[in-house]
Amino acid sequence: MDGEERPRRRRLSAEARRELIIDAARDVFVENGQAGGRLRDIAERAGITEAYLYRYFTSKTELYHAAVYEPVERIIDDFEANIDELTATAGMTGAELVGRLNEIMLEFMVAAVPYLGLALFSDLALEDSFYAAAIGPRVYDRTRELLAAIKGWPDRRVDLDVVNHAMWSLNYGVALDGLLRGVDIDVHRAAKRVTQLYLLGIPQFRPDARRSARPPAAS
Amino acid sequence: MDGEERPRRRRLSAEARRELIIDAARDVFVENGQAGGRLRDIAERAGITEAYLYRYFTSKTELYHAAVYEPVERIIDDFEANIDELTATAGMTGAELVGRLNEIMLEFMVAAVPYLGLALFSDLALEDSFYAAAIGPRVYDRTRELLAAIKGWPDRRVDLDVVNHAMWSLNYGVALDGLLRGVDIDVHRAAKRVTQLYLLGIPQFRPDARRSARPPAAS
DNA sequence: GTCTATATACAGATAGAC
DNA sequence: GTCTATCTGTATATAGAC
Repeated sequence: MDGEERPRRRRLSAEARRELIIDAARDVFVENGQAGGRLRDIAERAGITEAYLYRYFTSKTELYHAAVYEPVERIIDDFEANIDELTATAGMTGAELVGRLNEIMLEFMVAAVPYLGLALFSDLALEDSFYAAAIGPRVYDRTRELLAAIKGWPDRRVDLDVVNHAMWSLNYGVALDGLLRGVDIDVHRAAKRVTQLYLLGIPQFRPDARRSARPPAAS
Repeated sequence: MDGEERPRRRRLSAEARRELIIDAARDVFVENGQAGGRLRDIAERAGITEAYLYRYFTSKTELYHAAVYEPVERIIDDFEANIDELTATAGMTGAELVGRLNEIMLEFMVAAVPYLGLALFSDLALEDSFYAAAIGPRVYDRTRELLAAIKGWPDRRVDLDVVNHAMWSLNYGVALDGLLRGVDIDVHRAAKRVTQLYLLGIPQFRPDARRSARPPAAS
């Protein structure tokens, strides 16, 4: 009762195999954390044996680094480059500036949100707490600077930190929602919608009507 | 070279000991996930031995349940009770209603945010995906219903889901910020500030000024 | 380039003494 | 009420064959 052919793995180039492993590792680590992610699962998802992982990575720690730590680094680098570019661009109106800024923030969030649970809550914080330290100064503070440079906005009744905070929260919410629902986000379109939310406010909010009153006639 | 006194544990009541263990377990699980959280660490933080954990909980799984699953259940229950109460209250203006709703949302978020990394990204989802299933219908949809019942708001140019989403995102952001900075949030005050953000919008946003132009004269 | 077999370490869980 | 000692399972990591 055998003669079953074990599905012999296709031979791949080192590069391609490495990519496969990293993708698998990212998924497993993101779902289970660094300690919780099992090499068994990573190997299985990558279609190889555990032992063979060690031809590409010398330890679980190194694999984690390549699959999580470094990608997040690159995402932050890209974000910073975008911010720098926007900062250097002259002659935009405030609205254009805010629109573009918001787009950059959302782009960052969409890329970062798969890793963000780890980054904010657990594993990444362990590894010398780099992320807790980096996300503030390299991300959060940069947008605050930019907002501060926009003349005439926001209205001085509203604190700049609150605005910065709110913008990040909203974009985080959009990205997280996309992640949880498993849909890809059209960054450009979604950013436009979020920006409109600032433009309009959640607007015309003069809710003086009683709960069971009829809606007021459209203005 | 000894005679060192091992610090003999203080005898505690079963109740008190149980509380200590649960607190320790929550911290460890929240930081490291279910799989990553070590009984060794939990025992150490609770000031007892690993073996002694088993006098209180028959397995790691049961401990996780008591330390994470059940508290989150209670938080959601409280939230639902608050929403029910608000729903049953008559005669509020729209503004009062939104203000109170926002306060309930923030109160929920502040309580839930320590567990939310787990809930959204990993462990809790495993346990029969209860949370992924519950947070939507029991939390998210409830506020949407309530918002939908407010006559005359939001402005029909803005989608209700976007508003609901934005409110949750903002409150999530506030709660998360408090968690990451290790400060306690005054829910009532913070909720007021967030609600104002809706009332004003991020307001008066007509940023037509050029970047380097002077701010317009105050209106 | 990829596997099987195995060594080593560690975590969860139990038995039983004090 | 609390511990020490220990068993058993499982995870990481290595050796070496094909």
